[in-house]
Amino acid sequence: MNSLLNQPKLKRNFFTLDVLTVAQSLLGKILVKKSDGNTYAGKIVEVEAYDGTFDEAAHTFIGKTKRNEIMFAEGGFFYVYFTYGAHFCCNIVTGVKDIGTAVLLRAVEPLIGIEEMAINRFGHHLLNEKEKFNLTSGPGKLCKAFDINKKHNTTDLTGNEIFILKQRKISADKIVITKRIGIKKSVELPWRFYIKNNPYVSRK
DNA sequence: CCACGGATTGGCT
DNA sequence: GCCAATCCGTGGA
Repeated sequence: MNSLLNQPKLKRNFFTLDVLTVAQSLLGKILVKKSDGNTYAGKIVEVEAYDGTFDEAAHTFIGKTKRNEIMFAEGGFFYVYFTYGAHFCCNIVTGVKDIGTAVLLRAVEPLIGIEEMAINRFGHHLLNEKEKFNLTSGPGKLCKAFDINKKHNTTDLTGNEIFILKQRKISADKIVITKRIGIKKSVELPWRFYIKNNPYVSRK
């Protein structure tokens, strides 16, 4: 069924490039999580870049703290945080060591483990096509669907639990660039990227 | 110790 | 379109 999954994992050198390059390169790649006998996989369709060196919206703009520490590691680690008293969001740390940059995963297109994602999100099996589009079309939603939580913070993405599969590069004319969503600082930076016309993007 | 606000979501008007 | 829910990280007293 899945030639998409028959691809090598991205290695360290993919993630250690600068955050804007990695953000756009991640579009179209496959996020995979294996745990407790379940396998989840989805195509990354929407991301945002955060760069604490001058971006006031980045969690690392205030410097290193216990919460954001992993963002200062070299690229290829998972940064998971909890927000609004209810939701987890997951990021992929980028760049060289001691630079606080990361890419927020905002939406994926579900590929593998869809029924389990529905259980995680809604507590029941998929009822209709509409629910499928609501499974992973947002940063909090995709973490719920993939059962990603605080214990996955600092996970090494070159390991075997959570990783990303290489895929063909998405051409520039298929990438839409906009301002980021849901932030109050540095709102003008055009650092949100999504795949044009993909129905799993959180919003236009 | 206490106060404040958030890289969101879903339900109600 | 508007807004409450809900709790943890952060910083100031």
